[in-house]
Amino acid sequence: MKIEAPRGTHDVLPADQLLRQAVIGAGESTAARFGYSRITTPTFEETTLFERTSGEGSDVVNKEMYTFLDRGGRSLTLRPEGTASVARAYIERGMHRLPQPVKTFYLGPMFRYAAPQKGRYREFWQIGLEALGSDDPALDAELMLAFVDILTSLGISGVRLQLNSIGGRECRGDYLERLRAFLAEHEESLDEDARRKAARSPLRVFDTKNPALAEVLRDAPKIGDALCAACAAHFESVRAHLDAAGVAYELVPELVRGLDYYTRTVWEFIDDSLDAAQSTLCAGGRYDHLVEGIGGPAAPGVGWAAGIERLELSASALELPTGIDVFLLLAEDVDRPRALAELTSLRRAGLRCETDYASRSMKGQLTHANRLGAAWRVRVDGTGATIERRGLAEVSEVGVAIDRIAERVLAHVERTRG
RNA sequence: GUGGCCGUAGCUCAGCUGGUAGAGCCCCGGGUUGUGGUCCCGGUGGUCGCGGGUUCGAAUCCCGUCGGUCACCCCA
Repeated sequence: MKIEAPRGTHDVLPADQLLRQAVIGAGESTAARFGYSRITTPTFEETTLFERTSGEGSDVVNKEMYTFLDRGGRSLTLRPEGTASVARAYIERGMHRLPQPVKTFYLGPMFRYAAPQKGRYREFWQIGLEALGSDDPALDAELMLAFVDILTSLGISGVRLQLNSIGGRECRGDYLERLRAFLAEHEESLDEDARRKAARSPLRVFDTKNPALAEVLRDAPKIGDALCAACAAHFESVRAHLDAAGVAYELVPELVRGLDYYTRTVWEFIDDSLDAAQSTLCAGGRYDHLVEGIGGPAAPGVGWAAGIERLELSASALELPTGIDVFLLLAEDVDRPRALAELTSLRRAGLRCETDYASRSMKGQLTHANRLGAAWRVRVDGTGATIERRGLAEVSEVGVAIDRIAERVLAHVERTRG
């Protein structure tokens, strides 16, 4: 029986790592410049953490979590998202006593048991930025700007920003009653899915692709029209910061979130060049009651998460640096240990060096050197070494003694750098 | 979880209505060449996803299962 990677998982092969490093590097660079420090939390947590924060009516909790009992009988869950862990650590490690806001980012694998598709895996990587301990609307905007910054450095264009405010506790209560009334009134027009949502989490009724239903919902009360003065002012300020930064966005009154902890600002970055079902590159929002919801102090927060694999798909046109510095070709009659000692010297000097480990013919070694994009070739036979530079017809030096190879190569590299 | 399509060498695929597997690319060697590339020749490599069934005989038909992909759902 052939052993295969579990359903929905994938290997990131050596050839894929350059792109992955580019995406991760862009995220780390942006985080550093925007003042977000990395936090690493466990890949699994007590199950109740996610049940409380995501909401017991959410799909993530109901059918997508990898939950198991450990040998001590504890119910643990492989994290389906990163925000809950950050909030938990914020409380447990006393970060609410640090100067606020605390700005962190995380990077690592997440786990959701859902039907796998392209750009959608059961184990997938996310990068996320979170700012806890401040309700400043400038932070909401800053977080969106940070993601724009990542897109820019990865050469990704044509991404749309959708924006909405779903209000806070104060304004949402009244609104939800009106929405429920509307939904009850139009119950015969709702599909099965919408009825289920109406009972549990009415706001999410708007998250539909059913055109008939969308038509009905056009007349439904919108949360954006029901914001209290404070929430409206907050949203106004978020938009002012985005406008001043020159970031375009679409106001989408139907935009809601699948997790219960969100309040006020919510947004998504969408890349239409990806397949429709997986076009969301990044989703975020404010969660002003999440921390106190799991037993912490009253601490508002805001943040986003982006899928690394989807960013890789969007950034696949990115030109990546390739090539090594030196390839050492050896004829059969050379003293291999002595020649390889020279290679080690070059590596210690900081050059990326390779040689043949497959007993290739001289022609085969040349092919391999070319394949690796070697800038310099050092060919060694019984009479000494020849140093050649890629793309040049004439050799750079002939008759180099074996134990002077490193010295001479470094001299040539140094000379051509100027 | 539901439905459609798909699953043959590392990769992309061909193999019509059943008779014990092929091509191109890649990889390795040789020749040619301004010792790379190009071009020519040769070679390595597959129990046809897995299991069962029908049959004298199945990659080819049937069932199941696993996996991929797309849509729904949900989301990153």
